[in-house]
Formats: sequence, C-alpha cells, structure tokens
Amino acid sequence: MSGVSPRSIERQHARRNGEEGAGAGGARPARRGPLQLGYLSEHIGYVVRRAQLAIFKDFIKTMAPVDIRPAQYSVLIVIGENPGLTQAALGRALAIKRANLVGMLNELERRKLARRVASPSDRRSHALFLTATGRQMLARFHRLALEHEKRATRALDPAEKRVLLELLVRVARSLD
Amino acid sequence: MSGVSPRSIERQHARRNGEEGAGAGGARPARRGPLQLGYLSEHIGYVVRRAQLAIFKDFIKTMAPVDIRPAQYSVLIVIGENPGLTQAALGRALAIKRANLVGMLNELERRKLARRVASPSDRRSHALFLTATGRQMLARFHRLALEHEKRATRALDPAEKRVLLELLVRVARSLD
DNA sequence: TATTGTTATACTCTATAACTATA
DNA sequence: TATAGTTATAGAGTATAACAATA
Repeated sequence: MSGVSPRSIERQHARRNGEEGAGAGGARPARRGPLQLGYLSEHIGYVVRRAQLAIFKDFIKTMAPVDIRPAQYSVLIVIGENPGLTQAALGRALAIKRANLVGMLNELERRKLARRVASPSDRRSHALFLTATGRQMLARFHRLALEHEKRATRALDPAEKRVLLELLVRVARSLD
Repeated sequence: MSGVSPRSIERQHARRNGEEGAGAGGARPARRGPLQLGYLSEHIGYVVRRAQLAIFKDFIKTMAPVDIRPAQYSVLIVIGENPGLTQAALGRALAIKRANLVGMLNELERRKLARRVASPSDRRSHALFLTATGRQMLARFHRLALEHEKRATRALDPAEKRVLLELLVRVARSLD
C-alpha cells in the first residue's frame, strides 16, 4: 500500500464498511432502495458502457423487423460510401478483424445486399459493392435507424448531441 | 469534424457509385487513404461504441497485471458500497443477469476478494461482502483504474468530462 | 517477405429456460 | 405464485494461428 495522498477522500470507501458477521450473525441486508454505485459513476468506462448498452438495445429492437444488426448496418454504409473497397480496408475502417468479416459478408451476399467482385488489379483481394437491392434496402434501413436515433437522442438538443459526439471522438482518438 | 468540404462529398453517396461490372469488368478499387464513413459518424450508437471499445481496451490492459476485468471491478465496487446486498440486487444495479453473476462471484470468492454469507432474514438469498483482502485489493485496483481514467480522459478538461458524463447519463436514462 | 481472404478455433459476454428452496 | 440462486446451454462478438494464393 503505497502513495499516501493528502486527503484521499476516495480511499475511505474501502474503510467505511466491510466484512461484518465474519462468523457470527452479523449479516444484515443493505438498505432498501437503489444501490450506491460510489465512484463507479465517475468512471468514464462505466458510464459510456451503460449508455452504449442502452443505445444498442434500442437499435437492435428498432432494426429487428429488417433483421439488421449494428455491425451489419455499419458494413453496408461503408461499402455504400466506398464502392470497390477491399475486405481488409473495410475491416480497418470499422475495427473488425478480417477473419470476422468473412461470415458477415457471406450473409450479406446470401441476402443479395452486397457482392464480392474479383479485383482486376490485385487478384488476392475482392472489391465490395452494394447490389441494387442493397442500395434500396440500405435507404430503408437508414430511415429506420433515424427513428432509433431520434429516440436515443431525445434527451439532448442538437447542440448537446454535437458536443457529445465531439467529446467521444476526442476520447477515442486520444486512445488510439 | 463535420468539416464541410468544398465539394460536399457527403451528400452524393447514394448515387455516386453502385454495382458496377455486374458481369463485365467494371470493378475498380476504392480510392486510397482513409475511407468515408458517411452518416455513420453521425450515429450516436456508432460513436459511443467506438469510444467504449477504446476505453475498455485501455482499461483491460491497465488492469491486466491484477487480473481484473471491467465487470469484476464494478461488482467489487458495488459490494464495497453496499455490504450485505443480495446477488439479485447487485445484478439489478449493474444490469447483469443473475445467472451470469454466479460464475463471477464464484471466482471472486475463490480469490478471497468477496464472500457470500447466508442471509438470516431470507434464507433464499446470500448477503455479499468484501473480505479484508478484498478491501485492500480494491483500493489497489482503484489506484490502477485512476491511471487508466486519467489516460482515457486526457483529451478532456474537467468541465468537459463532467459534461460528457452528464449527457451520457441523460441518454441512458431516457432509454430505460 | 508481406498481404488478402479464408478456415478453424477459443474465449468472453450475454441471454434463456428450467430446477430447488424458499417466501 | 413469485423470488433467489443455480445449472446448463446457446448465441453473439471478438481474438489468434495457420494456410493458399498473390503481391
């Protein structure tokens, strides 16, 4: 136990309460009502994670009728924005491992939303494109996703949403 | 980041390119450089997810020497803050399914960080406590976690961090 | 040698159903 | 009937290693 800090308010959590009723009958239930999260609430990881879970839950429910998962949606958008890109480039853009893209692209091809085309310039790689169906469906997915987006950000005004996105991007960039 | 480029690349995506070379040889590679993410960058779910992944990656690396995962850390904090709470209450507080808590608590008991004590008032439930070791170790985990926290928020000043956490909490609350 | 796409595999996280013992 | 803890299990998501073809 090193690094004794001046006041160390944080530290006292550890002392405040502990292991009561080690052997005898000291065990008593915690007080009723919502639990204390303590300094967990100040941890950016925890807060971001809880928000992400809530948002994804709503997204998945919203997109369930069209059977599109978040990662599939992001893949379709990036292919639509960058027709002809390779699987490796797609994976780098979205931080998806090449190996894990294979199954996703198989599924998107099976559903006739995207296509792999043999690249003439580099015969190792595939050029990826949306199909005509894929473009139509993506527009539909986008409309549904905007419903979700509206719900997910209904507690924010437009300026707040912009600030939130910008701060998150700064955090992510600073860790890369 | 919303850099309005001279040629407004953003808008043209749906039309710009599609399924070329359906049969013939139209496939050409996407231009070099970072890919376009298009409106994906405006989706709160995507931005929150990327930030969460970056933050957790750093947290996990930081805590690797003490072999503590994010969920384990959160469980230890909540037990420390609410000694005697039940597994069900713990699961509700952290949105962890009761079934998935069993293994985690087995592991924390095995490592002598936490204990299950038979509850006298309700013989179905267990009261949870940190051990003396658990309290000591949690203080150590917390010091390590603060190193991570500093790194994860180094791109933000204190006011910005407060704003970020508050906006995320509002978003999560509004979806529950 | 390095890279692309692929296969196989493993590990974590999460979700559900069913069981028991209590309430 | 409902709840607490448990077991078993299944499904995502993610990670690595190895391989063939190609650069």
